[in-house]
This record gives sequence, C-alpha cells and structure tokens, in this order.
Amino acid sequence: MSKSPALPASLKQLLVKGNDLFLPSISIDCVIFGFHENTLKLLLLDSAKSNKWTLPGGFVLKSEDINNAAYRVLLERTGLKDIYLKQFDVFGQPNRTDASVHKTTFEQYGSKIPKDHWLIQRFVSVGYFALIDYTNFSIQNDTMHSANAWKAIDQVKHLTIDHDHGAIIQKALDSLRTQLAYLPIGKNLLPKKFTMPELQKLYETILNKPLDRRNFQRKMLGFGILNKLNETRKGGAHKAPFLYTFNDKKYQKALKEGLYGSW
Amino acid sequence: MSKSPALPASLKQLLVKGNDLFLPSISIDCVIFGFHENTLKLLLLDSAKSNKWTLPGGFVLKSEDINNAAYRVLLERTGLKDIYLKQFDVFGQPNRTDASVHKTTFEQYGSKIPKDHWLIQRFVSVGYFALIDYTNFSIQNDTMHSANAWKAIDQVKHLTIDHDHGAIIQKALDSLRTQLAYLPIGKNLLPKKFTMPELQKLYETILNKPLDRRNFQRKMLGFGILNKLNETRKGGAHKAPFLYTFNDKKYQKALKEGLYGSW
DNA sequence: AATTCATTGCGTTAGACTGACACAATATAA
DNA sequence: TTATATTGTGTCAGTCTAACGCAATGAATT
Repeated sequence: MSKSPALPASLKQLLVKGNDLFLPSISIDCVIFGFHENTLKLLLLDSAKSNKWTLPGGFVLKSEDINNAAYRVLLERTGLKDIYLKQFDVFGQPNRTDASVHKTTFEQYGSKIPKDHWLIQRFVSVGYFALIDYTNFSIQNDTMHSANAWKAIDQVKHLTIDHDHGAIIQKALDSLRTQLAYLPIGKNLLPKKFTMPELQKLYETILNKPLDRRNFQRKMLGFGILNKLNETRKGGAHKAPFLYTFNDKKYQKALKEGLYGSW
Repeated sequence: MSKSPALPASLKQLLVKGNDLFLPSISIDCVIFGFHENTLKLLLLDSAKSNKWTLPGGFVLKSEDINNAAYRVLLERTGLKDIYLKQFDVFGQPNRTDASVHKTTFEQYGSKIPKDHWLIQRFVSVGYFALIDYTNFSIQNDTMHSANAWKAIDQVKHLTIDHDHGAIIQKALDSLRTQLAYLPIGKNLLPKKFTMPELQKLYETILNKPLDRRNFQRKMLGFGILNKLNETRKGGAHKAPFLYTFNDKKYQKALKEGLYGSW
C-alpha cells in the first residue's frame, strides 16, 4: 500500500535485467541538434522531476555495435532513421557520473537500487552528436523522463544541467563548428528543399556570427554539392528566393573527403 | 613439474586482480608514431609469440581518468611524459576482440583463463594516437609481449596484425592527415632544433606526397609558430640550412584554436 | 686553391580565392 | 500603383597559392 506510483516496466527491466543486457561501464550520450525558426535547438530531457536536464542517452547491448547503439537511442527518442550521427569524444573522468540521479528516479517509485548495482557504477560515456530536421519530427516520451523538450542553444546555459552534460554539450558544439569548416552540413538539419538564406541562417546560427550573403552563396555554390531548382519559395513578403536541394552523391563524397583538402 | 616457464607476476596480477583493478569492457589502444630517417614508423608489439603484431594498449583503472590511462600506457611503454596524445575514435564492434589471443598468451605459461573471466569478455576500445621523437627514446619491454619494435608505416601492411588493429592504425593515420590540415604538428615528433627540410620531410611522409620546398617554407613561416635560430646545421655535403624551434606559446595556441579558422 | 654540384635562401608571376560593397529585379504590403 | 525589404548578379582590390628562377653556400673533387 505504497503511495508511490508503480514502477514502470522499462525501469524495472533496467533494474533487473540491465546487468545481463548491457555492457558494464559504458554509456552513450547524444547531443541532438535541431534547427527551427532560425534558432539552433537541443533535445533535452527533464530528468525524473529532479529539475535537472539531461542528454538523451542509453547503454550498449552486449552484442551490439556501439555506433548502432547510438542510432538505436536516436531512433527510440526521435523515431528518426538515417540521420547523420557523429562520435565526437569520450568522457571518462572517474567522478563524472553521479549515481544519486538514478537513486532519486527509483525512489520516486518507492524502489531502491541495490548497492554495487550495475547502474550505479562508474560509466565512461561516448558522446555523439546528431543533426535533425526539426519539422518532420515528433518527440517521443518515455517513462524514465517526464518531459522531452527542445531548448534554444543560448537558453541552455541558464538551465540546470545534470552530470557533466553541460561540458558535453559545449564540446559537441565546438566539434560541430570545427566540422563546419571542412565538411558539408545541413543535410538532415534542413527540409529537403531549402533556400540559400535558410542555409545561411543555419551557418550563422552555428557559428554565432553574421556572414555576407553574396560571399556565402558564392562559396557554397563553389562546393558543388547543391542542386538549384527551378522553383522559388513564395510567401515571404519580398522577392522569392530559389529553392535548392543537396546533391546526394556529391554531398556524401564531400562528407568522406572533406571540402578542401588543403595541403 | 610443468615444462612451461613460470607465469610472470604482471600476468598473474592481470589474471587474479584484473577484475578488481580495471573497468570492465573498456580498453585503450595507442597508435604511437615516430619519425626517423625520413620514415614514419609505428611502435608495435610482437604479441606473445603468436606471430601477430598488436598495438600497445591497456586498461583503465577503476578510479582513473581514461585520458590518464592512455598517458599511463604511453609512459609504461616508452618512458615518455608530456607527449601529444589525441583520442581519435572508439572501436566498438561486438566481434572486434578475439579472446583466443589472451588464451594463447596464458597457455604458454601453462595457465588457463577461467570461462567468463574479465579478460575474455567483449571490449570496446578507445583509440589514441601519439607523436614522439624517435631519437630520445628507448623501447621498454614487458612480460606480456616478447618484443617491441618500430615498423615503417609502409611495411605494416605486410605484417600480420592482430584483431582489428590494422583498421585502427588506418584510422589513426587518416586522423593524423586530417589534423595536419588545421593543426600544427611536429612538436614531439622532431628534435628540439630542426631544419626546414626536415620539417618538410615529416609533412611529406605523413601526406605521402611531395611538396614544393619554397611554398612549404612560406606557408609554414606564415603560421607564425616557428623561431628561426641564428645557427645552421653543418655536416650535410651542401649549403647548411638554418635551424628552427617551435615557439611554444604560439604552438599551443594554434593547437587550441587551429591554424586557419576558415569561416 | 680552384672548381664542381647538390642544396638552400629568397624572389617573381599568373591565376584563384576572399572580403567588402554596388545595383537592378521582384514579391508582397500599403 | 508605390513603397519596401529582400534576392540575384556582378565588380574590384587585396590576399593566397602553385609553379618556377636564380644567386649563395658548404663540402667534395680535382
């Protein structure tokens, strides 16, 4: 006759079978970027009513490729497949995880995690970042976290972030910016058809600085990864800009070989 | 009255205490590059007389930062400190490790690893690459591997490489080449004082293509990370080239901020 | 001691790229 | 119809890059 709600099945499974299902010591954190209304956003989870926000993450099945685990986490969380997902760093400080979060989660339901349980050991986390199209996406909620939400990147620093997830986010952003310099970007972050000003806004938002419209266009077209369509986007109160799509083959090639090559 | 030699203490410790000392499921592999006689070399271990070559690696102590674990492995293996060490990827395919190697190692000494032992579970490995000065370095041997050796990078593909270490080496080389485009390099790979032709050879070796002598010098000096000394290196049968050192402050700054910035 | 010769230091030039800006065309709103 | 903000296209000077020229130098050769 406890006043606590019943322990959800997914949490119970984690508690009882986690040790059998997952690799010990290794976790995954995903920094999921979305782009909407000229703002870069992050998909965050409101962790177990503790008023702390966390990154969507998970564990690696015992016979699962670690990259697939990251794709699985992304799929479970967003319902999206075939997304650009990039492993950007490993976070392995011994004190980076704080078992008290898990304890709190389970205590809500009147459950206790045994001492030395798989879940409250030290975890080394592999960080991935993903870029997704904000528009054709619906947030998937789960039982462990009461709310999932998109947060504008510049609001994030005012939130209470769990663990070292703030540092992970910062590192992901740095990696994203660095990548921008030598890899194409935007494929999964923008709708299929987009305008040059939209693409530019994306770049400006990630880099957090304005770019010259005309030079941006010249450089972008120079990369040779865009198809110019014979359509324009009407509806804006001004001259209708042309629509573009990414040239898939050339985009993929540029992803592999880089945009420049330098030396 | 076994004919096998006695099990070395370090191996015994791994067998008996490994489970207590180290994190499960996580290992570290180091791709250690050296530069000597205009050749890029790799430090490899002749693994347990099995005629397979492996990368120097190790495990993470239970309360040790994973980056420190990599530095520790490097120190144990080479005796070198303060080396540039870069985490470049995570290797997490479920079938990437092959427990038979460890079995063979212990069977040599007439020891058997228990089933389900910590050591023969699946490991996810974090790859680091290091760049060291070939000259002031002495190879440290250990008990688990009969021989450590420098192997020229283009000989490596003719060797029998253990596990997925061949793929790890390839990925390290790719990362090194990519880094060359936007980060300074050479600090630990060359002696303190070096000539411009020597530095150029290093770049040419890593990139595996010739560079124009005069353009290389102009570009390199343009980075502003070199100090030109008032000495020349005599002894070569020709005009004596000037000696340079790296400007430590500017070198470190360039490591953090990159050499260009592009956008 | 003079000569040879591979290598180094310094320089030039044409073409490509970059940053800053001008001006006409156009889709909606007033 | 006019006004206005925005887009498409273009220019131009400064910078960077690739390719190459030539004199200076240090040891080896004669």
